[in-house]
Amino acid sequence: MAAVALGRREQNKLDKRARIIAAARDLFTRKGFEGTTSQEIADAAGVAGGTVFTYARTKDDLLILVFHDEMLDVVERAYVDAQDASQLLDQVIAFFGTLVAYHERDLPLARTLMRQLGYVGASEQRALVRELMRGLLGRLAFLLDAAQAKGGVAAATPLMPAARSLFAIYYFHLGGLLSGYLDRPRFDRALRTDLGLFLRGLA
Amino acid sequence: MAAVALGRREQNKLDKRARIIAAARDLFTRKGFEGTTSQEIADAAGVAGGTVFTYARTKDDLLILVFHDEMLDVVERAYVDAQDASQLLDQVIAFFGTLVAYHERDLPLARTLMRQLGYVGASEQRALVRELMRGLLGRLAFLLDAAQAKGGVAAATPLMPAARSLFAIYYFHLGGLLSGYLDRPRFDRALRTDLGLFLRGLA
DNA sequence: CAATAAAAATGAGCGCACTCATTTTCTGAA
DNA sequence: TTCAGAAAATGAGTGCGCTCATTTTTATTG
Repeated sequence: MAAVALGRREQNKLDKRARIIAAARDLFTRKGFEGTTSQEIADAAGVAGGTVFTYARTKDDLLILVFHDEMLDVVERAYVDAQDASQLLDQVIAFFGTLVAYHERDLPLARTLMRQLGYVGASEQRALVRELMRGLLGRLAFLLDAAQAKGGVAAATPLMPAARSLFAIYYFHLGGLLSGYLDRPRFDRALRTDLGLFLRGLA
Repeated sequence: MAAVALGRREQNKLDKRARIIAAARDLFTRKGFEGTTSQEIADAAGVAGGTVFTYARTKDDLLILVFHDEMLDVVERAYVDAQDASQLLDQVIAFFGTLVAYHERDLPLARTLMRQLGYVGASEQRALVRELMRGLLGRLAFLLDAAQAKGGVAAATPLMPAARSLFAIYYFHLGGLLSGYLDRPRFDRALRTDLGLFLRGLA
């Protein structure tokens, strides 16, 4: 197997990387992003202060490393949840509802995370975000495809643009929710209104 | 007039505030946001270092103060530009094109600004962003209203949700452009595709 | 098993955003 | 005019993200 093929050097790097990410996840969720210092992460991971920055160029990058895998899972779960509904609109709302529920476990952290996701610097992190977006838009496109087969969506509708627009509408309102412009009931109402308007146009 | 009614204290505050904002604008555009230190702004404005932070709670807040007025103007200009086109889709694309042109004068700064606008902390700044959004969505709603009168948009279409969704689609792609996921031609194509899809649904 | 080179880790140090105890400026009452 | 109290400005200080010259660890070669 691949692990055996790794030398001590590679193995140590993987271990250290995993320890740093685990320590960061733990501290971020317990003390918040701003409330956690890079030194604390280093201490918890058992490395020197500078070492953290050989695995993540900035503290912000660390945030993405930490939540990337977790969010991939959430997207998958959202897709499964969505299929409980029968109408496309309800499916899409269930899909985004799962994402929001995830964010609501820790709103300040979600705020920091979304802010960071929207404007990534390092190209390594961009690849992670791209992967995440591809997965997310792909799931939405699946839902649209199924609805198209059942006649709820016009046959000529291009699926990726439609999926992108659905997400764009969600993303816009999510920003409002996380920034405090919208409370949850208003968010739900606005999201349903706007997604409904869009999907009616596709029928 | 109002100016006369102000005491020395109020007048000084206004002067200082204006000097700080002007100095910040100048330095941000010449040296970039990260390239400018709060001390440089203070020096250029002729105040002590700490004084800057009595007018803006953070350096990020300063960014919003600096560009708020400017962006209101750009939105107004975008609205005027939009009316040169005859089709609604072209109007909306011209509208957003003006905004993009503004951002393209300084992409790194635009990136920082958009990132900040999306997730504002202080409530004073939130009021500014709200004002900006209201102006922007209002203009889009005007365009939709005019198109509705000419029959290009279904009579039953709720205008604010439609305007919000148009902006959401633009905002999503703008993030891609500013973060380097999209170059300008791809951005233009994606925007036209997605806005077109949405507007066709309103017809 | 050296000897050498390359990679990785280290931690003291730096720059900058932001704070806060102190000082200065202003106002309105006596 | 004087003066007390409030508001605002000040700038030295603090903490933290991040850097980088140095040290330590690992791989390679003879």
